[in-house]
Amino acid sequence: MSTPLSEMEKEVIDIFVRIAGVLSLPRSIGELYGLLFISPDPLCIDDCVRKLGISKGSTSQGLKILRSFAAVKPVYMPGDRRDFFTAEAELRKIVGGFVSEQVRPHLDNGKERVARIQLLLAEETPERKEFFAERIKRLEGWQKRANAVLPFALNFIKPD
Amino acid sequence: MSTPLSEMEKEVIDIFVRIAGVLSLPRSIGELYGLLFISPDPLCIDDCVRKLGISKGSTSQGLKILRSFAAVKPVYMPGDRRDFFTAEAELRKIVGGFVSEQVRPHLDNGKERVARIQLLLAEETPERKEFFAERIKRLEGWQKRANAVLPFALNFIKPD
DNA sequence: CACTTTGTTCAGTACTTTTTGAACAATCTG
DNA sequence: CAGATTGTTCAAAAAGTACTGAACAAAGTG
Repeated sequence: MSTPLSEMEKEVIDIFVRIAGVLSLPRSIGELYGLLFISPDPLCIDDCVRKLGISKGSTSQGLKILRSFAAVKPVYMPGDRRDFFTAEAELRKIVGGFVSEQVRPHLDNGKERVARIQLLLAEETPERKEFFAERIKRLEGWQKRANAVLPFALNFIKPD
Repeated sequence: MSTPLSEMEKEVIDIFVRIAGVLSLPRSIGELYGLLFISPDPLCIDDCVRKLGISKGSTSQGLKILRSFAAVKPVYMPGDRRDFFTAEAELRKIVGGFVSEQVRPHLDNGKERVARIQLLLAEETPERKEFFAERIKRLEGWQKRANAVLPFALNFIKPD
Protein backbone atom coordinates (compact mmCIF):
# COMPACT_ATOMS: atom_id res chain seq x y z
CA MET A 1 0.00 0.00 0.00
CA SER A 2 2.75 2.43 0.88
CA THR A 3 5.47 3.44 -1.55
CA PRO A 4 8.94 3.59 -0.06
CA LEU A 5 10.81 6.87 -0.24
CA SER A 6 14.09 7.17 -2.14
CA GLU A 7 17.25 8.19 -0.30
CA MET A 8 17.03 11.60 -1.89
CA GLU A 9 13.43 12.05 -0.79
CA LYS A 10 14.23 10.95 2.73
CA GLU A 11 17.10 13.41 3.04
CA VAL A 12 15.17 16.35 1.67
CA ILE A 13 12.11 15.60 3.77
CA ASP A 14 14.32 15.35 6.81
CA ILE A 15 15.57 18.87 6.20
CA PHE A 16 12.07 20.27 6.08
CA VAL A 17 10.96 18.31 9.11
CA ARG A 18 13.74 20.07 11.02
CA ILE A 19 12.74 23.44 9.66
CA ALA A 20 9.17 22.76 10.70
CA GLY A 21 10.45 22.02 14.18
CA VAL A 22 12.24 25.36 14.37
CA LEU A 23 9.08 27.16 13.28
CA SER A 24 6.99 25.12 15.73
CA LEU A 25 4.95 23.54 13.02
CA PRO A 26 3.86 19.90 13.15
CA ARG A 27 6.19 17.30 11.78
CA SER A 28 3.68 16.22 9.16
CA ILE A 29 3.75 19.69 7.63
CA GLY A 30 7.49 19.45 7.18
CA GLU A 31 7.08 16.03 5.60
CA LEU A 32 4.44 17.25 3.20
CA TYR A 33 6.35 20.29 2.08
CA GLY A 34 9.58 18.31 1.71
CA LEU A 35 7.89 15.65 -0.38
CA LEU A 36 6.29 18.19 -2.68
CA PHE A 37 9.49 20.22 -2.88
CA ILE A 38 11.43 17.30 -4.27
CA SER A 39 8.67 15.89 -6.47
CA PRO A 40 9.05 16.68 -10.18
CA ASP A 41 5.30 16.34 -10.64
CA PRO A 42 2.36 17.60 -8.61
CA LEU A 43 0.93 15.12 -6.12
CA CYS A 44 -2.59 14.48 -4.89
CA ILE A 45 -3.60 13.81 -1.32
CA ASP A 46 -3.52 10.08 -1.79
CA ASP A 47 -0.01 10.21 -3.24
CA CYS A 48 1.11 11.97 -0.08
CA VAL A 49 -0.68 9.51 2.15
CA ARG A 50 0.96 6.57 0.43
CA LYS A 51 4.42 8.05 0.17
CA LEU A 52 4.62 9.39 3.69
CA GLY A 53 2.54 6.75 5.40
CA ILE A 54 0.47 9.32 7.30
CA SER A 55 -3.29 9.51 7.58
CA LYS A 56 -5.58 11.22 5.15
CA GLY A 57 -6.75 13.51 7.94
CA SER A 58 -3.25 14.76 8.68
CA THR A 59 -2.60 15.21 5.01
CA SER A 60 -5.74 17.21 4.40
CA GLN A 61 -5.12 19.46 7.38
CA GLY A 62 -1.44 19.81 6.69
CA LEU A 63 -2.00 20.91 3.11
CA LYS A 64 -4.61 23.35 4.31
CA ILE A 65 -2.10 25.02 6.62
CA LEU A 66 0.59 25.01 3.94
CA ARG A 67 -1.83 26.69 1.57
CA SER A 68 -2.69 29.25 4.23
CA PHE A 69 0.76 30.76 3.88
CA ALA A 70 1.21 29.88 0.25
CA ALA A 71 3.96 27.33 0.77
CA VAL A 72 2.05 24.98 -1.48
CA LYS A 73 -0.10 25.74 -4.47
CA PRO A 74 -2.90 23.80 -6.13
CA VAL A 75 -2.30 22.68 -9.68
CA TYR A 76 -5.10 21.99 -12.09
CA MET A 77 -4.80 18.58 -13.74
CA PRO A 78 -7.11 18.26 -16.74
CA GLY A 79 -9.34 15.25 -16.63
CA ASP A 80 -8.57 14.43 -13.02
CA ARG A 81 -11.05 15.13 -10.29
CA ARG A 82 -8.48 15.04 -7.51
CA ASP A 83 -6.67 18.10 -6.17
CA PHE A 84 -2.97 18.27 -6.99
CA PHE A 85 -0.30 20.34 -5.31
CA THR A 86 3.25 21.51 -5.84
CA ALA A 87 5.58 23.24 -3.46
CA GLU A 88 5.97 26.96 -3.88
CA ALA A 89 9.71 27.22 -4.35
CA GLU A 90 10.01 30.99 -4.19
CA LEU A 91 11.30 31.67 -0.75
CA ARG A 92 10.04 35.22 -0.71
CA LYS A 93 6.46 34.17 -1.20
CA ILE A 94 6.58 31.58 1.54
CA VAL A 95 8.31 33.80 4.06
CA GLY A 96 5.95 36.63 3.23
CA GLY A 97 2.96 34.41 3.78
CA PHE A 98 4.36 32.98 6.95
CA VAL A 99 5.22 36.35 8.39
CA SER A 100 1.87 37.94 7.80
CA GLU A 101 0.10 34.81 8.97
CA GLN A 102 2.09 33.78 12.05
CA VAL A 103 4.52 36.55 12.99
CA ARG A 104 2.77 39.86 12.43
CA PRO A 105 -0.10 39.07 14.81
CA HIS A 106 2.38 38.55 17.64
CA LEU A 107 4.13 41.83 17.00
CA ASP A 108 0.84 43.69 16.86
CA ASN A 109 -0.30 42.13 20.08
CA GLY A 110 2.98 43.11 21.75
CA LYS A 111 2.54 46.72 20.76
CA GLU A 112 -0.81 47.17 22.44
CA ARG A 113 0.43 45.26 25.43
CA VAL A 114 3.31 47.66 26.02
CA ALA A 115 0.84 50.51 25.72
CA ARG A 116 -1.26 48.95 28.49
CA ILE A 117 1.75 48.61 30.76
CA GLN A 118 2.60 52.25 30.36
CA LEU A 119 -0.73 53.08 31.95
CA LEU A 120 0.10 50.95 34.98
CA LEU A 121 3.23 53.02 35.49
CA ALA A 122 1.19 55.89 36.86
CA GLU A 123 0.21 53.90 39.93
CA GLU A 124 3.78 53.35 41.11
CA THR A 125 5.70 55.11 43.84
CA PRO A 126 8.25 57.64 42.47
CA GLU A 127 11.13 55.49 43.68
CA ARG A 128 10.26 52.28 41.85
CA LYS A 129 8.77 54.27 39.00
CA GLU A 130 12.19 55.21 37.74
CA PHE A 131 13.33 51.63 37.37
CA PHE A 132 10.08 50.49 35.80
CA ALA A 133 10.12 53.37 33.37
CA GLU A 134 13.57 52.35 32.19
CA ARG A 135 12.51 48.76 31.66
CA ILE A 136 9.37 49.68 29.79
CA LYS A 137 11.31 52.00 27.56
CA ARG A 138 13.63 49.14 26.81
CA LEU A 139 10.73 46.86 25.94
CA GLU A 140 9.42 49.51 23.63
CA GLY A 141 12.79 49.76 21.96
CA TRP A 142 12.89 46.02 21.30
CA GLN A 143 9.39 46.19 19.98
CA LYS A 144 10.28 48.92 17.53
CA ARG A 145 13.41 47.20 16.46
CA ALA A 146 11.61 43.94 15.76
CA ASN A 147 9.14 45.82 13.63
CA ALA A 148 11.97 47.51 11.79
CA VAL A 149 14.06 44.40 11.12
CA LEU A 150 11.17 42.50 9.62
CA PRO A 151 10.58 44.46 6.43
CA PHE A 152 14.28 44.79 6.05
CA ALA A 153 14.91 41.09 6.36
CA LEU A 154 12.08 40.39 3.93
CA ASN A 155 13.66 42.76 1.49
CA PHE A 156 16.91 40.90 1.85
CA ILE A 157 15.25 38.04 0.01
CA LYS A 158 15.06 39.96 -3.22
CA PRO A 159 15.64 37.91 -6.35
CA ASP A 160 13.53 34.96 -5.20
CA MET B 1 3.43 30.79 51.03
CA SER B 2 3.14 32.33 47.60
CA THR B 3 3.41 36.06 47.01
CA PRO B 4 0.87 37.49 44.59
CA LEU B 5 2.16 39.29 41.53
CA SER B 6 1.42 42.97 40.92
CA GLU B 7 -0.50 44.02 37.83
CA MET B 8 2.69 45.34 36.32
CA GLU B 9 4.52 42.07 36.97
CA LYS B 10 1.69 40.07 35.49
CA GLU B 11 1.62 42.14 32.33
CA VAL B 12 5.35 42.03 31.79
CA ILE B 13 5.60 38.32 32.50
CA ASP B 14 2.78 37.73 30.08
CA ILE B 15 4.78 39.42 27.34
CA PHE B 16 7.76 37.19 27.90
CA VAL B 17 5.65 34.06 28.13
CA ARG B 18 4.43 34.89 24.64
CA ILE B 19 7.92 35.51 23.39
CA ALA B 20 9.00 32.18 24.85
CA GLY B 21 6.19 30.55 22.91
CA VAL B 22 7.39 32.06 19.66
CA LEU B 23 10.90 30.79 20.30
CA SER B 24 9.56 27.36 21.33
CA LEU B 25 10.86 27.66 24.83
CA PRO B 26 8.89 26.40 27.84
CA ARG B 27 6.42 28.72 29.43
CA SER B 28 8.28 28.65 32.74
CA ILE B 29 11.32 30.15 31.06
CA GLY B 30 9.28 33.09 29.87
CA GLU B 31 7.87 33.54 33.36
CA LEU B 32 11.31 33.49 34.95
CA TYR B 33 12.82 35.95 32.54
CA GLY B 34 9.84 38.26 32.77
CA LEU B 35 9.90 38.26 36.55
CA LEU B 36 13.62 39.04 36.67
CA PHE B 37 13.30 41.65 33.93
CA ILE B 38 10.83 43.69 35.95
CA SER B 39 12.45 43.13 39.35
CA PRO B 40 14.47 46.10 40.63
CA ASP B 41 16.57 43.75 42.75
CA PRO B 42 18.13 40.37 42.02
CA LEU B 43 16.10 37.36 43.06
CA CYS B 44 17.09 33.95 44.38
CA ILE B 45 15.55 30.65 43.36
CA ASP B 46 13.16 30.65 46.25
CA ASP B 47 11.93 34.15 45.43
CA CYS B 48 11.06 32.89 41.97
CA VAL B 49 9.36 29.79 43.31
CA ARG B 50 7.21 31.84 45.64
CA LYS B 51 6.39 34.63 43.21
CA LEU B 52 5.59 32.43 40.23
CA GLY B 53 4.16 29.45 42.10
CA ILE B 54 6.20 26.96 40.12
CA SER B 55 8.33 24.15 41.48
CA LYS B 56 11.93 24.42 42.57
CA GLY B 57 12.85 21.90 39.89
CA SER B 58 11.39 23.96 37.09
CA THR B 59 13.01 27.06 38.47
CA SER B 60 16.43 25.48 38.72
CA GLN B 61 16.25 24.07 35.20
CA GLY B 62 14.75 27.20 33.75
CA LEU B 63 17.47 29.43 35.15
CA LYS B 64 20.07 27.01 33.86
CA ILE B 65 18.74 27.34 30.33
CA LEU B 66 18.45 31.11 30.64
CA ARG B 67 22.06 31.23 31.78
CA SER B 68 23.08 29.04 28.85
CA PHE B 69 22.35 31.89 26.49
CA ALA B 70 23.18 34.66 28.90
CA ALA B 71 19.63 35.95 29.25
CA VAL B 72 20.11 35.94 32.98
CA LYS B 73 23.23 36.59 35.00
CA PRO B 74 24.23 35.58 38.50
CA VAL B 75 24.76 38.39 40.97
CA TYR B 76 26.98 38.05 44.00
CA MET B 77 25.22 39.07 47.20
CA PRO B 78 27.66 39.53 50.08
CA GLY B 79 26.79 37.58 53.17
CA ASP B 80 24.16 35.50 51.45
CA ARG B 81 24.79 31.91 50.55
CA ARG B 82 22.03 31.74 47.98
CA ASP B 83 22.47 32.39 44.25
CA PHE B 84 20.86 35.55 42.97
CA PHE B 85 19.99 36.48 39.42
CA THR B 86 19.06 39.48 37.32
CA ALA B 87 17.83 39.63 33.76
CA GLU B 88 20.37 40.60 31.17
CA ALA B 89 18.67 43.61 29.61
CA GLU B 90 21.03 44.12 26.69
CA LEU B 91 19.18 42.68 23.76
CA ARG B 92 22.30 42.15 21.75
CA LYS B 93 23.82 39.86 24.33
CA ILE B 94 20.72 37.74 24.67
CA VAL B 95 20.14 37.43 20.96
CA GLY B 96 23.81 36.65 20.42
CA GLY B 97 23.72 33.93 23.03
CA PHE B 98 20.49 32.53 21.72
CA VAL B 99 21.72 32.45 18.17
CA SER B 100 24.99 30.70 18.88
CA GLU B 101 23.31 28.30 21.26
CA GLN B 102 20.06 27.43 19.51
CA VAL B 103 20.17 28.71 15.96
CA ARG B 104 23.70 28.22 14.68
CA PRO B 105 23.69 24.45 15.33
CA HIS B 106 20.65 24.09 13.06
CA LEU B 107 22.24 26.09 10.28
CA ASP B 108 25.45 24.10 10.52
CA ASN B 109 23.57 20.86 10.45
CA GLY B 110 21.65 22.04 7.40
CA LYS B 111 24.85 22.81 5.58
CA GLU B 112 26.32 19.34 5.91
CA ARG B 113 22.96 17.87 5.09
CA VAL B 114 22.77 19.67 1.76
CA ALA B 115 26.29 18.48 1.04
CA ARG B 116 25.20 14.90 1.62
CA ILE B 117 22.25 15.30 -0.73
CA GLN B 118 24.50 16.55 -3.47
CA LEU B 119 26.29 13.22 -3.39
CA LEU B 120 23.02 11.39 -3.90
CA LEU B 121 22.48 13.40 -7.06
CA ALA B 122 25.08 11.32 -8.88
CA GLU B 123 22.89 8.23 -8.70
CA GLU B 124 20.00 9.76 -10.60
CA THR B 125 18.96 9.28 -14.21
CA PRO B 126 19.87 12.28 -16.43
CA GLU B 127 16.22 13.14 -16.89
CA ARG B 128 15.27 13.53 -13.22
CA LYS B 129 18.72 14.79 -12.40
CA GLU B 130 18.01 18.14 -13.96
CA PHE B 131 15.01 18.82 -11.77
CA PHE B 132 16.71 17.59 -8.64
CA ALA B 133 19.78 19.68 -9.35
CA GLU B 134 17.62 22.77 -9.59
CA ARG B 135 15.92 22.06 -6.28
CA ILE B 136 19.14 21.35 -4.48
CA LYS B 137 20.65 24.53 -5.78
CA ARG B 138 17.65 26.35 -4.43
CA LEU B 139 18.06 24.75 -1.04
CA GLU B 140 21.68 25.80 -1.05
CA GLY B 141 20.68 29.33 -1.87
CA TRP B 142 18.30 29.49 1.09
CA GLN B 143 20.97 28.06 3.29
CA LYS B 144 23.45 30.70 2.25
CA ARG B 145 20.95 33.46 2.64
CA ALA B 146 20.03 32.40 6.14
CA ASN B 147 23.70 32.41 7.06
CA ALA B 148 24.09 35.84 5.54
CA VAL B 149 21.08 37.48 7.19
CA LEU B 150 22.10 36.37 10.65
CA PRO B 151 25.24 38.44 11.19
CA PHE B 152 23.54 41.30 9.50
CA ALA B 153 20.50 41.15 11.73
CA LEU B 154 22.74 40.89 14.78
CA ASN B 155 24.57 43.97 13.65
CA PHE B 156 21.29 45.76 13.34
CA ILE B 157 21.08 45.65 17.12
CA LYS B 158 23.96 48.02 17.61
CA PRO B 159 23.52 50.52 20.44
CA ASP B 160 22.49 47.95 23.07
C1' DC C 1 31.08 16.17 62.73
C1' DA C 2 26.07 16.40 62.94
C1' DC C 3 22.82 19.59 61.22
C1' DT C 4 21.03 23.13 58.21
C1' DT C 5 20.58 25.45 53.97
C1' DT C 6 20.66 25.58 49.07
C1' DG C 7 20.72 23.85 44.44
C1' DT C 8 20.36 19.88 41.08
C1' DT C 9 18.59 15.75 39.06
C1' DC C 10 15.32 12.68 37.36
C1' DA C 11 11.43 9.28 37.45
C1' DG C 12 6.69 9.77 37.36
C1' DT C 13 2.73 12.58 36.31
C1' DA C 14 0.09 16.09 34.14
C1' DC C 15 -0.69 18.53 30.33
C1' DT C 16 -0.52 19.85 25.33
C1' DT C 17 -0.23 18.89 20.68
C1' DT C 18 -0.51 15.97 16.84
C1' DT C 19 -2.29 12.10 14.49
C1' DT C 20 -5.61 8.84 13.40
C1' DG C 21 -9.72 6.94 11.49
C1' DA C 22 -14.32 6.80 10.79
C1' DA C 23 -18.34 9.52 9.73
C1' DC C 24 -19.78 13.06 6.78
C1' DA C 25 -20.34 16.34 2.96
C1' DA C 26 -19.63 17.48 -1.61
C1' DT C 27 -19.03 16.40 -6.23
C1' DC C 28 -18.81 13.62 -10.16
C1' DT C 29 -20.38 9.64 -13.31
C1' DG C 30 -23.11 6.58 -15.84
C1' DC D 1 -30.61 9.51 -9.03
C1' DA D 2 -27.82 5.53 -7.02
C1' DG D 3 -23.26 4.62 -6.50
C1' DA D 4 -18.53 5.85 -6.47
C1' DT D 5 -14.78 8.98 -5.60
C1' DT D 6 -12.56 12.61 -3.18
C1' DG D 7 -11.81 15.84 0.49
C1' DT D 8 -12.94 17.57 5.26
C1' DT D 9 -13.97 17.41 10.07
C1' DC D 10 -13.60 16.07 14.64
C1' DA D 11 -13.67 12.92 18.78
C1' DA D 12 -10.61 9.77 20.64
C1' DA D 13 -5.94 7.87 20.95
C1' DA D 14 -1.11 8.38 20.72
C1' DA D 15 2.93 10.86 21.12
C1' DG D 16 5.55 14.40 22.88
C1' DT D 17 6.80 18.00 26.29
C1' DA D 18 7.07 20.34 30.53
C1' DC D 19 6.44 20.25 35.52
C1' DT D 20 6.57 18.40 40.03
C1' DG D 21 8.40 16.66 44.15
C1' DA D 22 11.23 13.83 46.56
C1' DA D 23 15.80 12.05 46.89
C1' DC D 24 20.37 13.49 46.54
C1' DA D 25 24.67 16.16 46.46
C1' DA D 26 27.30 20.03 47.84
C1' DA D 27 28.62 23.42 50.83
C1' DG D 28 28.22 26.20 55.02
C1' DT D 29 27.64 26.56 60.15
C1' DG D 30 28.05 25.96 65.06
